[in-house]
Amino acid sequence: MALGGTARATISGRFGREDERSDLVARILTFVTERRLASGERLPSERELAERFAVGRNAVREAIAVLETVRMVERRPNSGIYLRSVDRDGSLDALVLRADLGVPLDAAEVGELIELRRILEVQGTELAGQRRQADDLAHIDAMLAAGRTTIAASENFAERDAEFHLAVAEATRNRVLLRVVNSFYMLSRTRRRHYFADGRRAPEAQRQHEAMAASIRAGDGPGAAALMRAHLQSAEAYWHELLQRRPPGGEAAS
Amino acid sequence: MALGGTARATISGRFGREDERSDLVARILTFVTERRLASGERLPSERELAERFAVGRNAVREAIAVLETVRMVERRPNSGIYLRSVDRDGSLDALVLRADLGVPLDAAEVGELIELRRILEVQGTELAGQRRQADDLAHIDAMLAAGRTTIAASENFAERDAEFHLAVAEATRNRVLLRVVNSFYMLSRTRRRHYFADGRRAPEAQRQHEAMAASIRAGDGPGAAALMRAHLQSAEAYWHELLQRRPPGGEAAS
DNA sequence: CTGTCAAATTGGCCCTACCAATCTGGCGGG
DNA sequence: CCCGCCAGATTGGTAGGGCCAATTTGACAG
Repeated sequence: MALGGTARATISGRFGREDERSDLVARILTFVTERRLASGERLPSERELAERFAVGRNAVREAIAVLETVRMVERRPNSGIYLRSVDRDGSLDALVLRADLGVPLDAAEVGELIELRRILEVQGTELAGQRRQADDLAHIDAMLAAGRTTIAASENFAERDAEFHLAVAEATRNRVLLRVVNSFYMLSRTRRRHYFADGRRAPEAQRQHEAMAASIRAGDGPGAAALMRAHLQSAEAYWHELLQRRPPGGEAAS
Repeated sequence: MALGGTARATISGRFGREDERSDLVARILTFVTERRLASGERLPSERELAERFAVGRNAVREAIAVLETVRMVERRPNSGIYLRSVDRDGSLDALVLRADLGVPLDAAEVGELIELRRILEVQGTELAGQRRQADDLAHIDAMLAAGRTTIAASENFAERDAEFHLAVAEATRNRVLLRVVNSFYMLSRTRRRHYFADGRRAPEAQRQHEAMAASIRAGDGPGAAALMRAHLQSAEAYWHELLQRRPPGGEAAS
């Protein structure tokens, strides 16, 4: 659990002073939200930020560089650092970054992520059924086998679940789609672990995975897609109930 | 053409030595590809990279930080900088970064991007038809008006096209989807400009945009989605012909 | 052959210094 | 009183030196 580098003990991040990692990014993000800075507004200068957070200017510059590559801020030479419009400009990685830093997505974002995931994975599974090659099938089978092992050992199924879905996404032979789906699973890692904390969910998911794999192997794209849709709906129902809200937009899912 | 910072004359990037911007990222990327470094392999140390590219170590650290946030490399303290598996780990922003640096997507990636775009935008347009609010419609209308103005002035329609599609994506009320679609348009900005260099394409696109907007306004999600599908197919046909290849996987699009 | 310890290497970080461009404010001319 | 110009302060961009902790390496001693 220590090699991923993502599992951080500092969940609430209140007493964090023993490690002082590169949470500078997180601290700057917190600063922005606390100050209620809006799009277009200017952040303190690098020198000010360095002083405020008691770090060197280099560290600040690295943190800003990170925030810049996820399009949350914009550096204007000889002027300052400006906040970009959050939803319009922000990249998917901005969410991944936040999640990695321990800031969970809010309920609305989770709902939107689930909806997007359904769109991409259902369509992706259909493509996988049409295009899967021998090595894709072997990879999927390996992931299924790993799932069985994990269930037998009563370990958390979350990673196995993600790996299976990624294997399917890989079988689409669409690497751009794979990148997006991969980000989804980075975004929902923690939530997924909670979901599978209930040991009864893993066997059910595994059964559905096996059925999907069979359809994909048979080259039945639409069939596999239908199974994926049903598979995702069970998870979606759980989340919508837990979040006590409806899917984005207000009306019920089909 | 100079304010976006994305248009770089260094297309083939052979003789680039006159500006020396923050292309350090690009130079490191070039170095990696030239050396044929594979996943898991170690890059030279920061000090070596600094010396090799005749820059300070700070600059190298910032460039590596950028590459790390798009998940292309991994920094292991007291050990080195390692290349991550390109397709599995890489984020969509890694592609955006490359595009911004002037390295165009290869033909296969363009095809995959088009396919993904079709999936997301067709489904997204259906959602937009169901959920659009008054301000969404106003925004869409504003983009349509801007399109007419651009056409009347015989300017390049590329940005107008992107803005309309983004306005539709915004009407889905799914901000996560919006982020992904936004990345798509950042990825294809240059290609889009080339596409609309032929002045005959803009009026056709505008007509289709207007029809789509009407369906969205009427709340006809499926109808709008069908129009979007047809709209995208005309562009797709162009690209597939230009790239002289088939969509990902080998078989024809439906 | 094995265990141990010191030196080299590496990323993480701080600090100072300089540059070019921009912004600001005040002074002087009209 | 207003306008224009110019010097100083500010800001991001960058080089370069230095220290630390952890790891790796390799030589030396047992």
